[in-house]
Amino acid sequence: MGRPPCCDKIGVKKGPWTPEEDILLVTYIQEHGPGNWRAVPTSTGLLRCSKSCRLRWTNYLRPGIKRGNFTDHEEKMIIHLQALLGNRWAAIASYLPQRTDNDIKNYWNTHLKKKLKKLQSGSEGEGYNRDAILSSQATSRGQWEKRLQTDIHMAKQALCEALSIEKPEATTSTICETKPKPTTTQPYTYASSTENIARLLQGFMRKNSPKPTTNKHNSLSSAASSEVTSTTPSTTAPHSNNGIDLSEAFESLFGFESFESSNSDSSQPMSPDASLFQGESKPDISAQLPLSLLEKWLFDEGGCAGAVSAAAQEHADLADMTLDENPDLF
DNA sequence: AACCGTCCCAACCGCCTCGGA
DNA sequence: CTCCGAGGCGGTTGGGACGGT
Repeated sequence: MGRPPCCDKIGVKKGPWTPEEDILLVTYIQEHGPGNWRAVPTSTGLLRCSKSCRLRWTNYLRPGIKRGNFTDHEEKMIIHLQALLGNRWAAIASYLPQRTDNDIKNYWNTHLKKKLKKLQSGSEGEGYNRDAILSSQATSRGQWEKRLQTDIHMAKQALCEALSIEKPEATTSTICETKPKPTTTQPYTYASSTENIARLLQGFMRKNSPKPTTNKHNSLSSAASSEVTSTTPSTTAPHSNNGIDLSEAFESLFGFESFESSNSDSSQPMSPDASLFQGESKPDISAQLPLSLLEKWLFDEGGCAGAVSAAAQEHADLADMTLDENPDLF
């Protein structure tokens, strides 16, 4: 049995979020900043539990999130970090600031696990350099472990830095998720968040209009189109054929410019505002030394490829090794 | 066109940690 | 020091999308 679910209360809505709910949530966070999630449902009138609001924000609405289209670079990064850190998705996500832990987890479970399995079973990898992987097997374990230890140490430092909440340099972009700035601060810039929602709305509109090309990643769940009967004030727009109005209203509400280009193109650079938000919950350590070093190693053909198979195979051992033999590491 | 199986991902669940009272 | 609640995290799942027959 255990503890009753936090969202077990009557009247708490579950399931896919509607655009109206998203707007409510974003509007609230725009005013108050992320954090104090418990207050969100009561303050916004959302019939959602605080947890659901937090998840929606962190996994979907948060500025600077890139969705879908994992690049080869990201893919390798995930593979190596998974080998290095195990299923600590949040830690892994901290190295990929534009990705959420949920996204990475999903991608791992649906794509990378299979891919690695395939590779290990000897079949040709899609897009992977098998030679490199095979050659990696020649890499001596001792060498690999030695390297790994060094890199774990660097990773640890990076994580420590990242997790030690506020670095001086972060002051310009800081929106501390756990402890929002005092109310003296100016309203948050919100462009990139609105971009996120705009994408949702676009998908939503597409979905409700005579079926153009679908973009799975940006579309809303169908529930959004069917179950919205609520009479949410101001931002509410009936779905039937005035999605554009909704979009325009949204646009004017937040004053963002164009979201046409902000689809899930992985190579697309984030907007300045998005980058501003990077430090919000995931420190952008990619700009810092430890990551670049780690990356250098990760993507160094020899060591990198070595890491893939060796790490995959030795993962459990390594985990033990690093924890047992290096208790000071973590 | 209809049905069926598989894939994928958003969201939920439950446990854990941490901080405040 | 203990208790309790909020937030964080990883595992899991429900259901829509998609492809094959």
